[in-house]
Amino acid sequence: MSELQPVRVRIAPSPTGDPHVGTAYTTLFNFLFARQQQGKLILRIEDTDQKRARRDSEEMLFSTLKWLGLHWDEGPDVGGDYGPYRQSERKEIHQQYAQQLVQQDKAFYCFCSAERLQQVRDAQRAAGESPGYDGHCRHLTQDEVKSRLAAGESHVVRLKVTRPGQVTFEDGIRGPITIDLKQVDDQVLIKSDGFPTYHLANVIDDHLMKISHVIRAEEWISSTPKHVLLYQAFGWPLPKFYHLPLLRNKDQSKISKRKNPVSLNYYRRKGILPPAMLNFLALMGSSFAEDQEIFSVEEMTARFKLNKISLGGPIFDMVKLKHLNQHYIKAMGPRCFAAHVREEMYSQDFLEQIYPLFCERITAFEEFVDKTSFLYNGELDYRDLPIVPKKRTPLETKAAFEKLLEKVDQADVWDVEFVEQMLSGVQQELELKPRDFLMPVRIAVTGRKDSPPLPQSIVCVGKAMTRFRLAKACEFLAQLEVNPS
RNA sequence: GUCCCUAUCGUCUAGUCUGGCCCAGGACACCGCCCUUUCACGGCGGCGACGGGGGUUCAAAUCCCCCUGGGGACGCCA
Repeated sequence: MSELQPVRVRIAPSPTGDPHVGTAYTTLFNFLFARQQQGKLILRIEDTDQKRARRDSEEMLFSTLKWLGLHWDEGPDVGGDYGPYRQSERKEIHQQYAQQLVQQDKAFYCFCSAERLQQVRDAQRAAGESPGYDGHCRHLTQDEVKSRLAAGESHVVRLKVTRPGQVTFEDGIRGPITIDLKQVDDQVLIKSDGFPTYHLANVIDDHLMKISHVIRAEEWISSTPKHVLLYQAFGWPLPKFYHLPLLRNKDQSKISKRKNPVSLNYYRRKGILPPAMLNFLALMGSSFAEDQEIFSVEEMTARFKLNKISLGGPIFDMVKLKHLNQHYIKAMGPRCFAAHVREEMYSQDFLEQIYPLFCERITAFEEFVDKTSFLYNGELDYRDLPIVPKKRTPLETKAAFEKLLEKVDQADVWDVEFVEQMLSGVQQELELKPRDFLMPVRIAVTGRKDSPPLPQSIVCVGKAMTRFRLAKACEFLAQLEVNPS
């Protein structure tokens, strides 16, 4: 393609929770394209959801992407000419542009309550119609709007979509996509807390940051018309759109933590090497040669073809990942091998962290490896362990784990204090005796009856691995219920 | 329910645009054999796919249509 403008691509993660494998996937493709075109990769934090965005998630995202070797040219941490790169710090800009649309009668104030909107949608669904905003506040008089605003009524700003009509845009991988405006809602632009929605902020920021190619996940296709409408309303040129296929669970649904480990921290902890992870991700949806599948980032950069991505949703296959990882382990050589074990498994920090737990539990270092094995093992074997307490059923135990899993997912810190509260919280909520709750959890998370104190053990095992083991324990219990042994 | 995307071995894919070189190639997994006092690695071989139906054509995995399957979206989440 002939690019007169410099290539500028972006990744726009929202800092909620653990860094996601899908984020790495999208980042990799943006990264490869930017490098290949000698363009720039911008990292923009989309933290306009004040209820969910967390600063520590942002930190974790940075360090994880760096671990993978995915570097960006502009971002909140490295700066750049188009900042700020955190959307929450651009609120005034977004509001200003929203105002502009209101003045031009391309957007309007809406005073509808969330409850009313929910009722409307429910009714529409019940009637077999597609749910959407009913235009209730579209035609309020200027005077009415003014007085309700003056009265401090809670409100949002919505885009005034002029129907009938349709929007056609070009997807660089799929070709033209046409969507009827019947399917496009009068999208909220500014939320009642004054923050912009994704749709508004994303369009404004992409334009202001001179983004040339929007490379993002397929789930955005159906909202692209909203974005196109906004570009048109502002009179801005469209970037090129490329929608990447969605990574899938084994059952082909969109990859989710319910069915698959999705935290990059899990894979790091598991001992997946960055080049293996990148190589694996790169193979999902694209092929760089007919008879080769091992590629360095340099080779991938040279051979990458953005417009030739296969669109069947690829299933995230751990077995293949491990195969590639083994290749990289064999290729890393003794020096890297030793360095990796020392830095990732027996790091100074980690050993100091676990010292208090094990110094009183070993009498000579010959016991160290065995006693600490649960910190390094992945999936555990629960057979022959009393994971179900006496007088309790597998299903009850499973229910307790599921409750705990919910709390784990909501966790935004991971320290002893938090884990203690989490454990006692669930135990009390379920009205379980300590031994009927704590021992099963201990076995689920550590695979043994004699681990160091549970909260400390759980902290050391790590959030991602704890989540994985609890989920696996649930599977084990479900199977035990069906097929008691 | 409505709309959009999508469809080659169990999985990741090559081939599809520019029909014939494809009774479909590679990799993972699986199975067998070889190497090996075990395991692993490695080598060799095997199993295994164009979702179905119409059409266009001398010729279709490749182009068109319908059906079916899968997925996504329909939020003051991104």
